Amino acid sequence: MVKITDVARHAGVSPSTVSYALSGKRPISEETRRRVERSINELGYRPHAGARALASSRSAVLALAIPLRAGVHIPVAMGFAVSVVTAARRHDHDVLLLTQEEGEDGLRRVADTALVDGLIVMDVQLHDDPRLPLLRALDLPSVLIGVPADPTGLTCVDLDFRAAGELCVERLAALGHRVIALIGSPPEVYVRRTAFAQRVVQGFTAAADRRGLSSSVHPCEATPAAARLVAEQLLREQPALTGVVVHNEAILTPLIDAFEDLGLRVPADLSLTAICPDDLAETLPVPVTSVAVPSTEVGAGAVDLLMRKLNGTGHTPETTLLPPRLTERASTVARATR
Amino acid sequence: MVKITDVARHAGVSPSTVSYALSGKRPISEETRRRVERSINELGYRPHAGARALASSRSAVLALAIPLRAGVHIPVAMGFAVSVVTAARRHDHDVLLLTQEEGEDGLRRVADTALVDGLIVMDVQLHDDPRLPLLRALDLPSVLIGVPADPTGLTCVDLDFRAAGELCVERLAALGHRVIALIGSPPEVYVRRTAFAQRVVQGFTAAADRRGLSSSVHPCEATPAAARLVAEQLLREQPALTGVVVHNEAILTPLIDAFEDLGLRVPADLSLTAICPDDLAETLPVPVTSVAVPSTEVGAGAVDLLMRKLNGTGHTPETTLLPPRLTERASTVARATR
DNA sequence: TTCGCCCGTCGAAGCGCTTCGACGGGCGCG
DNA sequence: CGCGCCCGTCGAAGCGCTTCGACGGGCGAA
Repeated sequence: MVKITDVARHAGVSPSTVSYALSGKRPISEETRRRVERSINELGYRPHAGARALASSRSAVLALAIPLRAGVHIPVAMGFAVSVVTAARRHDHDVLLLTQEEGEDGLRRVADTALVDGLIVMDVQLHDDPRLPLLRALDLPSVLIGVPADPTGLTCVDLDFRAAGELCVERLAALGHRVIALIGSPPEVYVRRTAFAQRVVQGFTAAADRRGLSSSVHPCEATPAAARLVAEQLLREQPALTGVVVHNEAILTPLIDAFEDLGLRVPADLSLTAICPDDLAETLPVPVTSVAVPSTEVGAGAVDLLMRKLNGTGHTPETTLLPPRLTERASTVARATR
Repeated sequence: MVKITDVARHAGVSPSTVSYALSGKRPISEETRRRVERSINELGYRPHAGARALASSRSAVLALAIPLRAGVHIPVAMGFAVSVVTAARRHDHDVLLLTQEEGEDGLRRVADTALVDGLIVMDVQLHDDPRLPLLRALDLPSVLIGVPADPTGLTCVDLDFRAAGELCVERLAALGHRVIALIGSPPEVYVRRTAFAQRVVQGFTAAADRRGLSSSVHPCEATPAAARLVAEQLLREQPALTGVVVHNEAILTPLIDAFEDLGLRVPADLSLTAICPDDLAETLPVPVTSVAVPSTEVGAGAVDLLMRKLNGTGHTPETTLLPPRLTERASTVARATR
């Protein structure tokens, strides 16, 4: 193993100079820096991560706690994870993967052992998430993906799901639909009171009431059979239904199939709006008008906020809500006047 | 921060004794160990990961390189990742997430900086995977999930996909089917010559030839539209078709739909066998007879092998192939004699 | 011309842990 | 009864890096 003293000797400088040339924390003459860099390349020097962490009390590693509970759409979660890793690398950091299994203990462990410099936590509950007191107490900076009811003392990023719910309704209302329904995430997601799911419901309901629409809300398991049942129930209970908002990635296709089987064509008889990743919306049998879940932006945003906290650079807002963006596709049309 | 010297003082022993009590690398009297443990708990001591890594040249972190290329089924990949993390924790190790984006450089970086003790690499190509020479050259132990054509000097685990392909064919043959087809992964997976996809084809073809069946192989994009096209093509080219093997998680549902739309009922007119995770096979509209992709076993196996290499315990075989297990479900029946 | 200051560099002191050699005391064996 | 051995413990020396204080030399200002 080649170490910093080897580089120093080879370049004819002291180890501290090599360190400063690398970190830029003190001025180094252009010529010296060049010599040091050449030596580093020639010798293939790579600073030892552990030694660095010990001396600087910075590990350059971030922890990412990913949710793997029932009801979470895996590809969406994975999208966040990937964008977090990518963003972290841009800041010369690595990402440690924590699963839900360890729960709070895992967070505490990596924090207490100084394994990581900061935490990113996904899938936050709206109320009484047991991890939040811990995060507030820890002296390690952290960022949540998802916004709890009380974000005091925390830093959160997410799509503005409430506004997303409203936007879907507004769009349907603008197209003349008067009777609408929200088909949501699996029931367990609501039981856990997961923040994002709750907020969509709030937005949906608020906008529907504001516009004087007749509306209903239906959680739905992530299975084709459940989708079919919901579709049948909807037709029975709201025969005048012409607009649907879907917030459940897994059942978009089966749901559309079910409606068509029941004699409702999308969009001719039923306009459909979804909250889901763009790539999903585009590749469905009927491309769906949707509000994008911008995993890349959210993941990158979380990392950027975390780095800002780590560097003490500027102020970090408690909550950062990304504005929803609706893309019109083939699944929505103006209501046929009856 | 409470450190080992604090614990030592509190327990009335030397720091080295605390260390040995923790690691068990030297005998410590029952009574001393107890005192040390009490002090650790009372003070809430947590060893500093960086210091530990520096002194012991062991970081207790594993790197996991996950594939995110086109054609890889995300939930399956995620299943592996989760099982790797879980298994690693059982061995008191953590997992660093590496994405494909960094490619070989990422592997080299975490190895050279001693950030990790070992590497787990997913989605190996059958031929000329550029990472393999690197892995062979690195002095860090590594395990592949997936088996390349030439595994010399490597350690690999995977489902025996060749046998899985054969097993599916054997089952169909045993049920009397004489004309069969394999509907496989997206074309890009074959272009990359991904190991597991190739092997299924080999097994499928070999078994079909052995049994004297008429057979064909069809890569298929992971979209419903592509599934439909393949179904139509199949009926056109092999009108006598009664058995299908599907090795493409994403299109199972659309494929079944497509066949039914074309007048072929599963299993009445068409027996269908898949290679996919059990939970998927069970929750399909028609529960599908399948060979399980055992992500938990594979992930755990990879970690166990890696730990064995790390500890120098016993010999590690070059390739470990998990035998396929076929579960009979509703999608297969004996061929109606015509 | 001289003083003071700053730029660029060096040396040394750790960061918190592991590990190696050493050592004292108890016990079994001759 | 005494020698040697082993068990349990200690002290000290690093692991490879960062960082702090110090210092020399050059330059601008007085």
